[in-house]
Order: sequence, then C-alpha cells, then structure tokens
Amino acid sequence: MKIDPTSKADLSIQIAKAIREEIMAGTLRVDDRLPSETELCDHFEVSRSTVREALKRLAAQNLIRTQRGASGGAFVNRLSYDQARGHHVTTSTLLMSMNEVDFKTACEARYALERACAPLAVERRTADHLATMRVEIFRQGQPGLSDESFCDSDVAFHRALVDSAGNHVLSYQLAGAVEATQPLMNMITFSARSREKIIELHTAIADGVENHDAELVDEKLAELSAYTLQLSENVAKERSKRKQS
Amino acid sequence: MKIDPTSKADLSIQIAKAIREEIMAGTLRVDDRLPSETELCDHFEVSRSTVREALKRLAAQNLIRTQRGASGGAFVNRLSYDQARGHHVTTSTLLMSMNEVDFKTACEARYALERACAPLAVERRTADHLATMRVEIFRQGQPGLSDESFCDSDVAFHRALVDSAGNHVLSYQLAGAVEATQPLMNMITFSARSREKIIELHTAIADGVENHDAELVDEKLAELSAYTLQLSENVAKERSKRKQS
DNA sequence: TGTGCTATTAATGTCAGACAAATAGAAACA
DNA sequence: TGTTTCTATTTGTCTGACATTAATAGCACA
Repeated sequence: MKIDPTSKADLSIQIAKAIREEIMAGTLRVDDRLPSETELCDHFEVSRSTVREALKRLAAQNLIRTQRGASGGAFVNRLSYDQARGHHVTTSTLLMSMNEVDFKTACEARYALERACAPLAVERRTADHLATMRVEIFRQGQPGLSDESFCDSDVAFHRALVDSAGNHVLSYQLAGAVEATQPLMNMITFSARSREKIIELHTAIADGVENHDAELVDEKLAELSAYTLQLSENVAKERSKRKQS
Repeated sequence: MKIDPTSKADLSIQIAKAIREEIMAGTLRVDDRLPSETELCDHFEVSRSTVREALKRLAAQNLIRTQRGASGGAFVNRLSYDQARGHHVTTSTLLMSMNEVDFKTACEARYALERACAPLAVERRTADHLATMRVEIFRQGQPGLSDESFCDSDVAFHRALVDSAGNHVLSYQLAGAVEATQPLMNMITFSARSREKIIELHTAIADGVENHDAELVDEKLAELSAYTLQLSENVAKERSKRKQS
C-alpha cells in the first residue's frame, strides 16, 4: 500500500488506486474499517484534503461508505445488486447518448440479450414474477395513462421478465441493456406506436412464460423487436420528409 | 442547478448530483467546460474543498476530466467504450466476489449472453476478428504457456468472438459478463481442465464463425459451458472429499 | 442496583486562506 | 518573424480551524 511520489498522476488518484487494489485483492474485506483520515495522512504522507478527495473517489464508485462520529470512519461497502444496477444503467445511458448510438444497434443488442434470458425465464418463473407481469400489462391497458407512465410500466414488465430467469448476475448485466435503451426507444417511438399491439405482444409473452413455452416467448420477443425497429424507421422517414419540406 | 441546504445529505454529494443531472439532461454537453472551482463555490455558496470533493466524485465516474493551467478547468468527458468497459468489468468482478456468486450462476449468465451474440457474430465477422481468434488459439496450443497467459488468451478469444458481432453496445454489455467471470472460472477450473479439449472447442467455434454456421457455434458454446460446469463440479467434489479426510 | 442524563471523545464534514505547479496567451525582445 | 519571458488563470496540495455527529463512559438520582 504505497504510492509513487515521482509519478505525475494526482496524489488523490494514486491513493484511491492503492486502496481500491487492496479491496479488489481481498486485503480489505467487506465491512472492514479503513484507517481514519488522519492515519491515512500519516501513512501516505499527504494532507487531509488529498486523502479526502481520494476517499470521495472511492465513495463515488460505491466501494466505501463513511460514517461520522466516534467509532465512525470509512468502511468497505458490500456492493449491492441494486446499487450496481443503478450505476450500470446510468453509465449505459450516457454511453449511448454521448456516442450517438443509432437506434438499430441499441435495439439489436437489447433484444439479443433479452431473448437469451427467455429459456431460463420460462423454466424458473415464479408466481410473483408472473403476477408482476400481469399487473403491468393491466396498467398498460388503462385508458388515460400518460406516455411516461406507459414507459415506466413497459420497463417494469421487461424487468420482471428478465428477473424471472432467477439469475442475479444475468439481471444485473441486462439492466444496462434493457433499462438504458428502453427510454431511448420509447422517446423515439411512442408517438407512433400502437399500445394495443404492444399489450398484445406482452400478453403473449406472459402466456408463454406461464406455460413454459420458450418458443412462443422467443417468437414474440422477435416480433416486438421487429415492430419497434419498423416504427423507428417510419419515424425516421417522417422526420426526413418534414426536413425537406 | 440548485442544492437543498436543509437536506441532511453531504453537500459534495448534492453538488455532484446537481452537475451529473445537467450532464445527463444534456444541458452540459461533451467537451463543455464547467465553471471554474471558484465560480462553483460562489454559485453553490460552499467552500472550495466541498466543490472539489464533488468534482472528484464525478471524475471517479469518468463524467468529467480536469486540466490545469489557464483555460484549463473541468470538462464534460466523452464516455468512451473502453473506459466504460474497464469500469464495468471492475464492478462486475467485485459484485461477484463480494456477494459470493456461485459458479453455476456466473457460468450460466455468461454463456447465455455469449450465445446470444453468436448469430450476429457468424453473420458479420470480419477477417480481422477471425485472425485474432486463430492467433489466440495458436497461443493456447504453445507448450510451456503459463496458466495465467492461457487465461488471458482465453479472454482475448472470447472477446474477439463477442466483438465480431459488430455491435458496440453488445460488446460493452458482454464485457461485464465474460471478462469478469472468466478469471473466476479459470481460477476454479484451470488445475483440472484439459487444454486440448478447450482448444478443440475454440477451433470448432472459429470454424463455425468462419463458415457462417451459427448452429455449430451455438452447439460448441453449449459444450464449452457444459464442460466448464462439469469441471467445477468435479473440483467441488474433490474439495469436499479433501475436507472430510 | 438500575436508569437516564451529560460530558467526553473521536471521527467525518465544512470552511478559509495560502502556496505550488501547470499552462495558455500576451508582451517583450532579438 | 521567431523566440523568450512574463503574466494571469486554474487546478493541485497543504495547514489549521471549527461544526456536526454519534458512541461511550461517568455521574447523579430514584
């Protein structure tokens, strides 16, 4: 746990790196307490501000949490799936918006991954997951539902589908693909799409999951993908037409 | 862009959040310069240390970069796929090690996703991707190759496979699943596994990709998955046996 | 003896002010 | 014109102080 004083990198970066490596190597374990800021100052021979900036870097990655008061300090944080998912979605969203990922690419990735979950989902779905899916479908059919709420419900439906595969790792990895692309997709297509058509496909998917019919689910997901893609192309055409005129 | 002075959350957290939201909303765009630290102090009515801690939080997430000197400052960073991938792999690795994800879950998630890429990979693979795969297979066959190098080559092979799907979003999302689980899988199984068997499967996969034979690739990936799982079970049995004696 | 209040203490959070270092651009100079 | 020097601006680091929070030990009192 040393830093290189000759390096030109910022001290707080080096210190954050040193501590991060201890966490990843397992030297520092979950819920272990880090030395106090003052002790870290002595150890790394830097000022408290520098140590604090390093700790904030780690906190921003959810690697540590801090607590005030006597017997407080910085503790190695157990990375929860929820925290990690939130981060993952944020990053994925930014990645796509900043790099101007085209709709087709996002859509393709998203459905490819979601379809990979389908076989596991139909095998393991619980009554709970099924109920969530049905509830969301019901919501989607309510008249007067705002576009935004419809989007939210759409995300919740797909999340239930993914979660029903009963694999935390899979759910986490998919969150980035599904939840980050969904709003993008909704933004582009919700003006043009038919809720009835979506609800019909969602219902078929839920039925497939309920009856352990992997093929049906796969087929309907493919349809959903094709429909979404078709919509986006229509919207794009419409836009270029409007531009010309 | 305001913070709530009555909130009990740390100021630096609130400030980071405020700025992050501007980035996500698009008010601050890629390469835009943030106000200087002094200006941010004035705006949020906090001290410079607090502003700096907030900026470090954002920097830790690669949302901004900073530059010293006149006309320096903090700039909105374009999230590159590589940066994001690195982060994603780190987080995924920690998530799995901290939550003691069992091997079966990790393996299942990983191959489910990788198989989802196969159809696209066989369709779009370039000569480049194919060459990378062949090179890695060749490396894997070299006698005297260390276990570690074999692992690295294994990761490189699978990454080439995923990349050949020609979808950046997909590659990014898969990095977490493939690169984070691979070392775990290697650690557990490399003592017991047969390199010949792995190389044979890799070769079959490369052949399948070359000949646009999606079914073959899918089948061989399934075999690889089954073989890895089998190995891990043997290792587990071996261990429990040793424990008893 | 037990219980509730208080003082202590140790830790993080925030502030203020200073200097160091880097860097771009302006100014001076050859 | 090209080069060097100076200057202004901005981030990086240091120092020292005080505020806030929270556990704990000690004390007074029933």
